[in-house]
Amino acid sequence: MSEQETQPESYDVEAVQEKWLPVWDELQPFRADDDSAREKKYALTMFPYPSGDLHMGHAEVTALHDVIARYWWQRGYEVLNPMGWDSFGLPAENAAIRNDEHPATYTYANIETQYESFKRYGISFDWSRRLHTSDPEYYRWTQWLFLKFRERGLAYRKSSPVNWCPNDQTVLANEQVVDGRCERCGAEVTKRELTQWYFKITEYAEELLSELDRLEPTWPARVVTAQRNWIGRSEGAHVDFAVSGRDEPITVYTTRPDTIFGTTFMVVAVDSALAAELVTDGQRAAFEAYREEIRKETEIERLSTDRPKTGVDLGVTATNPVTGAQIPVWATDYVLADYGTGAVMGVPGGDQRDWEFATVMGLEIVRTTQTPEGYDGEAYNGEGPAINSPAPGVDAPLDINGLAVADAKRATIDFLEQQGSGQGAVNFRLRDWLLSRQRYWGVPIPIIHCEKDGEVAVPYEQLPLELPELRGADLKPKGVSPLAAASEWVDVECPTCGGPAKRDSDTMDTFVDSSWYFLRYCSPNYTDGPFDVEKAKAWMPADIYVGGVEHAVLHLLYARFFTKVLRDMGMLDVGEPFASQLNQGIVINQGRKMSKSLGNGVSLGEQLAAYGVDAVRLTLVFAGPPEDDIDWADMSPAGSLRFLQRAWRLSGDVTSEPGTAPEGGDVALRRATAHAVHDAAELVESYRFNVMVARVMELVNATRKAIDSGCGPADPAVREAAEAVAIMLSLVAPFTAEEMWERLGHRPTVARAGWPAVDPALLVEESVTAVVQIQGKVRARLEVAPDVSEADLEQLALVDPAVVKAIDGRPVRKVIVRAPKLVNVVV
RNA sequence: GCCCCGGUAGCCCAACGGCAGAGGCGAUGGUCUCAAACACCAUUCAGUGUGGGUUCGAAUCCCACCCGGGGCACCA
Repeated sequence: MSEQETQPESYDVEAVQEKWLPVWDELQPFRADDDSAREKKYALTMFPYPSGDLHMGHAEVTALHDVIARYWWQRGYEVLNPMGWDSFGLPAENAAIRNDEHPATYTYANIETQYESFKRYGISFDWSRRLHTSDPEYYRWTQWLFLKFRERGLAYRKSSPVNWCPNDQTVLANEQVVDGRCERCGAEVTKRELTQWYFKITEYAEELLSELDRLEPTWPARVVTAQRNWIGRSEGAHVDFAVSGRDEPITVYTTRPDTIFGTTFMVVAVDSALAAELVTDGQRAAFEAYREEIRKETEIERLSTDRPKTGVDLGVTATNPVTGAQIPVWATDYVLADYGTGAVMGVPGGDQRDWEFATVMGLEIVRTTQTPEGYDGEAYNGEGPAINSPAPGVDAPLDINGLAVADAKRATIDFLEQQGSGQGAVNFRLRDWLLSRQRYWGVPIPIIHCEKDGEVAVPYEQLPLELPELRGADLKPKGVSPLAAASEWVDVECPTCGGPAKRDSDTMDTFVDSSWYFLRYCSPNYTDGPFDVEKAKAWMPADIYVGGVEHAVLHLLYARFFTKVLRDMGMLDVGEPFASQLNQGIVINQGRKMSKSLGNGVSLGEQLAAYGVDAVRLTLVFAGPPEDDIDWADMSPAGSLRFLQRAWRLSGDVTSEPGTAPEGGDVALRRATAHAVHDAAELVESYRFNVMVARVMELVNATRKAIDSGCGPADPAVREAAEAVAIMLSLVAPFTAEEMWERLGHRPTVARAGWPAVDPALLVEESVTAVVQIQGKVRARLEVAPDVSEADLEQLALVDPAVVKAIDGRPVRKVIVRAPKLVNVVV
């Protein structure tokens, strides 16, 4: 005990955490009131998947997110800050197979663990709105939405070559194939021809793209760019090439109709139905052999751009619509079956791929754009006048020679349209969203297949269509959904004719679940629809969405699509779900991503036990700009804790009474407080939280100095400063802030104390230091009034002895005055 | 190959085109201590990746290059 007295005061981190959690539970300071008269703000953060306990990544994103949410509360807004779980998905299913149990066991146990951890971590979530996408009360409405989308023609089934993950034994959406590998497990993806459910996201391609312009100022540039690339709009033309012995022409899509005179062959995707149909009997054997060869290749081999071009002559010829020339038609794997029309006009002079193909196959090469002087490349696709269009001496119905690329394009399209052999067209890289999955732990697709009536929707009143009870070995991947084997569940009567029918046995991609959860939060217990339309209109769009950039084209694109459809259904009055967005970096260690194999993982639990919640949160927020990665090895949570103790100590030193008016207190400290509060607000609003923390540190230092060697602890300015510190700190370190607030004589909770008022007069300095430069070098400093005129400041500068000496009698050529801070004299 | 973002002190990071330093970490010295830890006080260190340009003035704007990170990449 005697030791204790000689030591500086400090608080017991553990005890303070235990002390305040039940108080906050009692006060419920972050319950969002739908009917509040305050202005509303919606703070959204990406909900987690329940795999194990929370880790450093969760700690970072929620700490950053909470700064904004708590700031809004302090500023007097009614804040909706909900949290839930994206609780369908493969890890639970794989765990269930391993442990011979039900996926729900793993899922809900982990949710409970994470819930408890979030609570201890002190994030200002409104837990009354908690949801789980695997609850029947939730997925009932996912099924409802699917059926509504289907009624609008936006959900449909088709047979098509699809991405197949041989490891997870399920199909994947395009967005889930990364570099030819399964986004989830890394296995090489193969192709399969399957009949699957799709959402018609392409119907919204144009709007999904154009609205990005409006989002650009408030969304991270990399997300906007990624979505633009993914949607991939291009302008060009469809051109028809007549084929001998076939009624229908081959239609190609090209972005360079102006190069049509250089079309010396045609290429069709080898895996397209068109190629199989066009091939002549004489070439059929060669074609089928080639096709077999290509089918054996993996996506990774196929996507490699530097391998030689291959193909096979289909034996037919087509007619170039502008030259009338007969050109050969080939099949190849470098043309994609599912982009454009699956057929391309081969222009080796203008397209490097066609150049390579023509070179390998010995096909004619004609340049149709004048190459720049000294050009020694192969195909040329830059600017320049059209040539050989037509070639000298050739008589053609169209002549575009000499036209620049843009004009030549337009002239060609005009001609083709007049002639009825083509038209201008827009194409998108975006494909429809494949949503079926051949796995168990997801939302059952509410469709019944009847031999007589075909696809029949499960009647709305029968929703939710719940999953049958399957566990352990029943869930093993077999290439078809585990649901297909649950005959009691699958075999049903057709709702239309009453005859024998089968349920669709696939489940939905879990990205469907997460495409609308932010709407459910607005009325999580609503039973008459997926969400209460009026409440969604009141809260939406989310004012901020904080989360990882890995969802740049997955979740964020799907959620935008759902929002637009729901708007068109009259259920929302916004077409974009997220007004602004913040992507946090990741937490790494020793320059590398944390991983088991590297053994450099940092346990959140251990860090919290060692330094406490506030110090860990502060460290994450203070580390740097939120978008930057944090190398935990470079961080000092111990230093954060020291700072928090220092701040807390201020609250014990204040001797004035609570409620003491700050007016009349030490002016220097009052100015420091005003500046800190003013700057902190601006910094939070521009997501520069690390700088905001630095401002608070500055104020703590200034207050310490004032107490020890300045105006002393009784000065009202000291109380004002300490209270401002507590309130600002409440955004980052809620436990410490609460403890300070109590020691300052206030009742909980500091989280709702309100942002400190700033007297604008205190932000105006009495005098400022003006710098006088000669030739850009500082030669003198002057104390001047902040509103000094330019002329006065120039006069003051030019008579200053140091300036006079520096000028040394040389003629002054020019004087630049930036009142009140700077004068630069040029001699 | 193309497109973004970044490069400031030993380290993490600040700096409306205007004195290169707000804050933190570390290090060193001091106060306190028998000594140490803690705490407090003080000090230390770069001319902003490289080379040009614009400007009275450039870390900041422009060009080229180097390094690091990310995205896209047979989409016709």
